[in-house]
Amino acid sequence: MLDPQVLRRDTEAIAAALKAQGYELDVPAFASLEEKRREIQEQTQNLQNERNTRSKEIGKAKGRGEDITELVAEVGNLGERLKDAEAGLKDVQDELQDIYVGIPNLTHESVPAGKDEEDNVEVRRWSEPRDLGFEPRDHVDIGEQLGLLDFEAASNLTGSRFVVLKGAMSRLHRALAQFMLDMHVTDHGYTEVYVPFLVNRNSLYGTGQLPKFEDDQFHADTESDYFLIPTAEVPVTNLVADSILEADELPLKFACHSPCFRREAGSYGKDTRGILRQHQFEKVELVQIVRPEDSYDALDELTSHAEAVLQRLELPYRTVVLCTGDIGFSAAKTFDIEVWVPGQQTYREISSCSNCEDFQARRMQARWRNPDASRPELVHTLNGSGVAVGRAMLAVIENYQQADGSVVIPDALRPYMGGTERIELA
RNA sequence: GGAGAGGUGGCAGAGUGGUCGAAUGCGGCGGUCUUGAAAACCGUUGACUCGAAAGGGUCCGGGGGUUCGAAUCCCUCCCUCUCCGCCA
Repeated sequence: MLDPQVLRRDTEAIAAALKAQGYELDVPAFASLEEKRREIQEQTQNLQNERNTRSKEIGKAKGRGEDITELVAEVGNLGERLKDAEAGLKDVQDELQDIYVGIPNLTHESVPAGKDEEDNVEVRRWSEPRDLGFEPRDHVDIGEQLGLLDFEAASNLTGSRFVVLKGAMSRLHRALAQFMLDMHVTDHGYTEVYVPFLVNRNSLYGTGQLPKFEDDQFHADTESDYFLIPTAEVPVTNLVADSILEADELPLKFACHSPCFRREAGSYGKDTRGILRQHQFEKVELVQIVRPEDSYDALDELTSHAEAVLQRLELPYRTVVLCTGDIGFSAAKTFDIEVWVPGQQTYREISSCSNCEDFQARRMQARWRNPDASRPELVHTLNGSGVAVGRAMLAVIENYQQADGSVVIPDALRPYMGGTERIELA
């Protein structure tokens, strides 16, 4: 959520900035609603003031043993009028709230303007795609030939966009997750956390998925009103919801391995082949809670932590900064890391690292005690995949494929694979 | 699943209809004392919000109700703890 005070004060300027990002704010409607709110709020508070004053008088009179019937009669229907005023105020506030929670974050000045992913800007590239010396196949062909990747079994069990992994492939998947998690904890200073994979509405509201993106979520159809997490960002970032952190507690750095569940509504027919876009996938997520002045350094650091995973796996990648038209709802700036996918002869997203500044913090009321400020201030929150496990497996399979259909295990993963050096046809 | 207890400020914990945004302690901050520190003592110390300001208003788990007036009474939901049962 944007700062309501700033939005009220600089409505025109912010509306213009939002428009450049593709969001239309109805300025006259917003302004008149705010004006209405102010009026009703003033009236309501005056009534409240009167009630408080008169009730105190009655209390005092009663304490002195005086007759209070006349004083009580004077109050008349104040209570009713106050109730009406409060109800009216609540209506306007709800209406305003609906507007506020639907407005996306403002992007950082360094974010390039653009319409869609075509306008994202590459900022760096690491390593070169290998020359395999033969026509690369994609992971579906390789995995199915090895008998270790089974989409048909998954569609029988559930439906489309799921997969069953077997044997060494299943272990490779697990090895990747363990490898990444260990790396972030041991080398990068993150604290490992294990969290619920079902969350309530409030948590999804805090990170910005609700109310606007409810259709993208899997809702557990029970009386408890829970949702399957679309990313560990939701439970992990919400660890600091409704809290006031001491200055010396920051930065907080959390790493979390979790499954993620996405409806993929609106992506019909997109990436239907293979494991690129599944309803269920795993991810090692990185979350940082930092002081506002540190958040852009933290974004660079967090992004480098995700990149380090690909470097250790020796997978070629490039890093792009998302343009204003492609960036997510809650982010002020996002770097996507795209790994080389030989089967498609292109780079595909494997990690997305964002600085949300105070957008999520305001929604979830996550604050810290700035010693230089008189009051608690909002923290900045960051998150990034470090990295998506299934896509990393896809990249390993395709980049390390051999002419004979086997797959060589990257050195970094061998300790996690019981020393296995190669996955081959049994 | 059954029975009971309880949710109050950063923490602990009083407060059962009125001068209570809330005693007291701890913690924090400032000071006195000290070479310095500790101890002791004194003072101070919740969050949010409207407003240019003066000054208002809101908040005692969430929501609703009773009342001139609710932390306190009623309803409802959520959560925590204890005991029993069941269970990976």
